[in-house]
Amino acid sequence: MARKQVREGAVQERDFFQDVMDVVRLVPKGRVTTYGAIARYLGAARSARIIGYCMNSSHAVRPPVPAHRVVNRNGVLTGKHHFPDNAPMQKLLEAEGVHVVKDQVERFHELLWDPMVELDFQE
DNA sequence: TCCATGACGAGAT
DNA sequence: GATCTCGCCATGG
Repeated sequence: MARKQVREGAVQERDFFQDVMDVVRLVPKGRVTTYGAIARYLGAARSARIIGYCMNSSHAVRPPVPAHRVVNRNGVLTGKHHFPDNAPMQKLLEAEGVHVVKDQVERFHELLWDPMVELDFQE
């Protein structure tokens, strides 16, 4: 993140990328969250795309980011294609007890971990 | 510096 | 209710 073009209404501190990584790491094992939920939590409600785009670079981030716990609003593993063959997104999820059928998380609504709710957003 | 792109979401048709 | 279109804005070329 060479440039920090922080704008009003968006991120107010740190890099957007860092914030995204931070929130994703907070997702408990066995739970999943959505790009939109993260976006809203960061104050960029309509910037869900950026969350996904940032995830593109998450592979080189340390500590590792549990990107497999992030799916789209339908509970679909849209980013599975970005995972290495030795650690498929679905495999990682099922290893945590999350059942995936046809690239879709079962019981999605129950497993959904919304930072706005779980972290008791109060700002 | 400007342009195109993208692991999305919500409203419109 | 299924599909299409547009908006959003950080990254990379």
